Amino acid sequence: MAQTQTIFIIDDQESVRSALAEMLSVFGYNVETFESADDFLGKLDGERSGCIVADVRMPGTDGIELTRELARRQVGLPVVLISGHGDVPMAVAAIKAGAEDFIEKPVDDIQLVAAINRGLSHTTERLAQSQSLQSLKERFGRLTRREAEVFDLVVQGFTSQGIGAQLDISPRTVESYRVQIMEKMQAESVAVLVRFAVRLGRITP
Amino acid sequence: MAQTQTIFIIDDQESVRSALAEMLSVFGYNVETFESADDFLGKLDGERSGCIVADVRMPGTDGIELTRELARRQVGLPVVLISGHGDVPMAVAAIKAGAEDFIEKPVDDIQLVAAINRGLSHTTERLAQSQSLQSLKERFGRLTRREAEVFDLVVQGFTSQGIGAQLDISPRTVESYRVQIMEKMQAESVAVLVRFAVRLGRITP
DNA sequence: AAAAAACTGCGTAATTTTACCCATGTATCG
DNA sequence: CGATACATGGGTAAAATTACGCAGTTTTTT
Repeated sequence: MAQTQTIFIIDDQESVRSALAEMLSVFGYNVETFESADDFLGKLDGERSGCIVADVRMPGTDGIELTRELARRQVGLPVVLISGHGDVPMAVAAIKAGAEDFIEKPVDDIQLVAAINRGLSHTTERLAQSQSLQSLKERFGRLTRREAEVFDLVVQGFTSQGIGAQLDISPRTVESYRVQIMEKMQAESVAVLVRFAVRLGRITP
Repeated sequence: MAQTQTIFIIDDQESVRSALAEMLSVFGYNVETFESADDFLGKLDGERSGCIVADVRMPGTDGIELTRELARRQVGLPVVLISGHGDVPMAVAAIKAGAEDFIEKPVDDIQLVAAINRGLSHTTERLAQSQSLQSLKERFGRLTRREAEVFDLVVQGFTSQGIGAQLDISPRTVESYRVQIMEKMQAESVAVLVRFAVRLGRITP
């Protein structure tokens, strides 16, 4: 259960990467470094757990954009942003984007470690959630167009008859789809299916 | 339905209050001023809607503490914080506390108005949402103990038989409760009931 | 204390959903 | 062209839900 936590250091400057990696290693963290956000995103496998420490200003995707992208992808990893020339509007944007903290250089080791630990304490749950969400999305993706249509109507509470009327097909056919849907989604009841739909954002709770 | 929106200006300096009030009045807002956060909190009646514009540094409760206090009390009013000597850590604390924005002096009118409007648009949604949630809670509150038990099991996907077995009562009886539950909750299908349950926080989506 | 309301429980019948089977036509892809 | 996936439709029987009615026991209200 206790998966290894890794600190992902993302900075375009080699000197900063190695300094941070050295420092965090001393504190006992398992560290990996990346020279750009895009490099990191490309190697993201969704299986890893830990905390990201990234510079705000970088060529390509910057730290704040990275944070937004991770949120958009519903990756549960917390992000601690570091800035050399940070100003208030940038800090506001960073936190609004969902960053765990925004730290100015020169970095205070204690402050950084504290931020990382705050992030790590939230990460495990979020990761588990995002993994199961990933699995859900895959299962939903296996539904055919028609099945997805029926799915949406089922979780809205329509009966097979009503769905058949709306799609102008036989209720029997709808029931065939329902069976397929329940199987593919691995839902043993409509109630579970509705919760899946909520998690998938296909209906608002 | 469309309630009057008010901008609540909170600043210990009279000159700032009047200047902001004057400026926002020109932009067509309905404005009220308070000379301290505690003054404002004392006069909060919970019926008002709008947006708070507060200075960060004030005698007594400061702007960030005010923001936290409002969050704690679950007041839906958005807060735009203004700071004369703002720094990055303060901005981080402000946004983490839930402030809509953190603006440095000298205040850019356009920026302030933009932040206020963002806040107001959130207020409206939150208000509508909290109202319908309120209604849901009331309806749920009308369920008897037994009905609430059955409710929880139904939205978890158990069948009447399964529920009867768990509660050690006849499946027929369970169905009686189901009818009552559907009526009281005003849900026309199990799917809708499950969504209600999610909104009520009785099940995790 | 009497009346009203609410909680709890069950039965029957009609409707709906599930669980198994199955077949046909179309489109797509190697 | 054959294999495969998709959309469509069906039958039957079991299981589940819904609708409607009824009754004893608590609790609340008047």
